[in-house]
Amino acid sequence: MAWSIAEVARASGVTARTLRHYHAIGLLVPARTAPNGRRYYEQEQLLRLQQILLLRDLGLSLDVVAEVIAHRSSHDTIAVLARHKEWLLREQLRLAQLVRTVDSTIENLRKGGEMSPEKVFEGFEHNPYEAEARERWGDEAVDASYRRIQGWSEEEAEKARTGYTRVHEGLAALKAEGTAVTELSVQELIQQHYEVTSLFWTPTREAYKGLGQMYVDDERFRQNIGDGDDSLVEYLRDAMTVYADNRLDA
Amino acid sequence: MAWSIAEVARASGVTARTLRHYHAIGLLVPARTAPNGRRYYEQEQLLRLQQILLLRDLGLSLDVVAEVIAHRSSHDTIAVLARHKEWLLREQLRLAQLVRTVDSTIENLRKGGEMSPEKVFEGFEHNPYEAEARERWGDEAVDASYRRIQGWSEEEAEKARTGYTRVHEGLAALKAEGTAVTELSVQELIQQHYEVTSLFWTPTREAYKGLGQMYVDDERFRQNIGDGDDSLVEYLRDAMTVYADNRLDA
DNA sequence: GTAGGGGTTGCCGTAACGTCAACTTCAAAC
DNA sequence: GTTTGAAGTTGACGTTACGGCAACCCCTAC
Repeated sequence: MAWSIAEVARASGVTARTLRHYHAIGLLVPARTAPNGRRYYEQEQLLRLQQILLLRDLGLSLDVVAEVIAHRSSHDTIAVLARHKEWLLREQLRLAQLVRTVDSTIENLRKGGEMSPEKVFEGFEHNPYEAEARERWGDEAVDASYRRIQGWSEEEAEKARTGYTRVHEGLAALKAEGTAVTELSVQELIQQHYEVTSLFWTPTREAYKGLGQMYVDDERFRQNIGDGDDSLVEYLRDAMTVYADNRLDA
Repeated sequence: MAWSIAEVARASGVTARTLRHYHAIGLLVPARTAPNGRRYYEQEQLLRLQQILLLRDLGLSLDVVAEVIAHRSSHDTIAVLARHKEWLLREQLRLAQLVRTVDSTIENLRKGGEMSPEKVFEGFEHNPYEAEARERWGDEAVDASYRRIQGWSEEEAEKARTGYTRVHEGLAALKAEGTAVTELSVQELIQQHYEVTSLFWTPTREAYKGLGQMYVDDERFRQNIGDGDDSLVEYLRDAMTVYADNRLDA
């Protein structure tokens, strides 16, 4: 049984335009195209569309969606999703910081009461052009590396999948034994942490230390890492700081 | 004293291309353009650029940045920022939901262990095409209305600025007196809440109830509303639910 | 014969620039 | 006087995931 484009559109909730777009970029090719150019879809394409929409709704880009579906192993899928989750958490954090900044900006304006037009931004005039120092290590680097997910080897995919978990578990054990963060055993685990992180982006020394602090500051990361134990994340941060100072380039 | 485009770029941290872009869209016009086409900026433009970058870094679109700078009153600026903050909170919430969904998807895949390619997405096959029911009331509506910020009257801007705060304070007082959420006094306040919300988007009945629940579920909203008192937000939700059921169209 | 309800293929527009390409201008160095 | 290099200019295309035209085709019911 073959479905027309409008039927598929109605059933799936996307527009016909979207289906044509997916055809154009090769993401979803119809089962057959009639001589008059009309597209007809079969069961198989419906299933594929379903997968596409699922992944798309998780926030993945169509590029990545195509990759994932092409590979088709749940292995790779998990790695990609884990990666994607990292990105979502970071993005959330960025927004949280923005909220705080907006908040303090509003406060500043309020305190100034009815400011004269010229002075609206007075609160910021005393630190002009500090833009150069704006901390940018986060988003772009991540964002750029986000697209290179394709080149992963099987080993790397495995690392991306289970890497953080193994590090966290290892750290928890060492911490329970009272091992200092400067100990080699801890630092070796952090080395692994750094390698996993490097799958996604390449942190500089300051960036890596910032990442550790971020884990501590943001409760979304904290929940994810501590698994109940709130102090593990601080242990992790301290160990990361030591690692960064000793092993990473400034 | 006049600065060349490269000097301004270096001082401000943006690229020359960005400055040309801002010129092209009329956001930042150079003090003068030499006969050979070169752009020269003066103190005034530097100050304006500073304002632009400040607002841009808060996450505002250039459209909105232009609007804000044009109006120049701290009144309007606060209204815009308050609006923007709402948007940021919503976006954050959306990402948080995505994280949860990604998480459970990963769980599903893990439980399935090494699935055969055909069955990777099996977990979702029993609810095919539920896409039609996808809850979308949030983002697009907000997103669309986001751009109509320009048409605000002075009165509306005032409402956007102080509306929520007044409602929350009023509610806190009524709640302290033990007033039931069905009481007219409470419902009148909720009416105001609804009107303020309508400045940003127009919620349907279900959307409005969803918004109330969201306030409760998400601690970022909760902190913002309760101001310490965690139960106020539940009071608000209940009152919103009553309001929605009685006054809003399904 | 025609109106209507599908379908098709272009092509432009979106936000905020990055990234060439092809060219001009200016001042210092030879 | 000329070369060279740095810095400037104006296009124009690319990015994401489509939406929204326009112009045209195909089939069926009246």
